[in-house]
Amino acid sequence: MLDYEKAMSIAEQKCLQGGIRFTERRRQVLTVLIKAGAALSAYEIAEQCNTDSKNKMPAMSVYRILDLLQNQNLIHRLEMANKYVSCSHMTCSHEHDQSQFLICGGCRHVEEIYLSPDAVDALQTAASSAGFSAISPQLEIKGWCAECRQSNE
Amino acid sequence: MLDYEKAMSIAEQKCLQGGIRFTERRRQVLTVLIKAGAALSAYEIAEQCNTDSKNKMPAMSVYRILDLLQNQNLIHRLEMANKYVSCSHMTCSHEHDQSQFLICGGCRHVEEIYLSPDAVDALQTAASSAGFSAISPQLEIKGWCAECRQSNE
DNA sequence: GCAAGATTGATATATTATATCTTTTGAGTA
DNA sequence: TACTCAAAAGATATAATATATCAATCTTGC
Repeated sequence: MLDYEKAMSIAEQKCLQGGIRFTERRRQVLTVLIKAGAALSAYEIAEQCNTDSKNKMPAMSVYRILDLLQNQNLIHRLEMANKYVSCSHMTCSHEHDQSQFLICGGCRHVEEIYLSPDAVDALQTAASSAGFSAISPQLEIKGWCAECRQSNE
Repeated sequence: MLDYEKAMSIAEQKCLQGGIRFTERRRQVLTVLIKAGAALSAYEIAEQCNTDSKNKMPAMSVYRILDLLQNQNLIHRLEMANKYVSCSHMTCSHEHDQSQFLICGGCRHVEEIYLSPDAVDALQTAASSAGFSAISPQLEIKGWCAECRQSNE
């Protein structure tokens, strides 16, 4: 899991640089995502916020905040799962413009992985021969995690 | 686009082999998907059926039928786009257990592509080092189609 | 023709998401 | 300090996607 303190301080910096405030609400949403260490839906995040604090977090606010955190590259939206995860590389110093996610078809557990440049190249090549380009920096791949694979046998 | 007549006859055979009927309703849904030559949402399919015929097609029936057609490998569900497409390899004689889709982030146009075994291998390798295996036969990749790329410049 | 199962109809409801308008908050400034 | 403007949050309505369930109807094999 991410170092929580470090992640929050980096998030604060990024927001500052982006010219937006790192408010209590935004802090709450990001905290839930980091501490969960898993992909959550917007409504699950709202629910968790409401468990943690007495100040009611409406789901609509969560959507707004998720949008914003995504723009700061602090979180990722998984379109395949309709869920959101904190960026596992948030605290790295190097740049990441490629993100790849493995999503377990059983438990919906998500792992953020690193794909070799060769593999990325192969994808780009296949895409361009179909007239596509500028493949999204985000790749979502369905699979089975070790646990679900085992319990399915 | 798929050869409609050929596709329908193959669909009929597949259903027969699968021990299920290729009813008028199922025929309607598959027809819409094949003739559209694009990815449609369940509700869009229902709407199209209702335009084509006076016998009202409820969206709930569409969902049921889509499930079934998917089980016969006649169509694919695109989780990333929440849409459905007819399998572009339906009329091929060889086996396809891998499907890869390019989804345009602009117009949501979908292309079904072929990924080299090397690329698939690279993905499998990256996945297994994360404890994942049995990657889904279906890969969805976001990108930009030639048209949208152009109009965005 | 009848029974059993497959198929469809109908309805309720869950889940995810966007749009819009109002109210509150906060930072900069007169 | 009080004022102003814009950012942020609240509130509400509604759209889009999807699942669950039970009843009615249609086929097929007997």
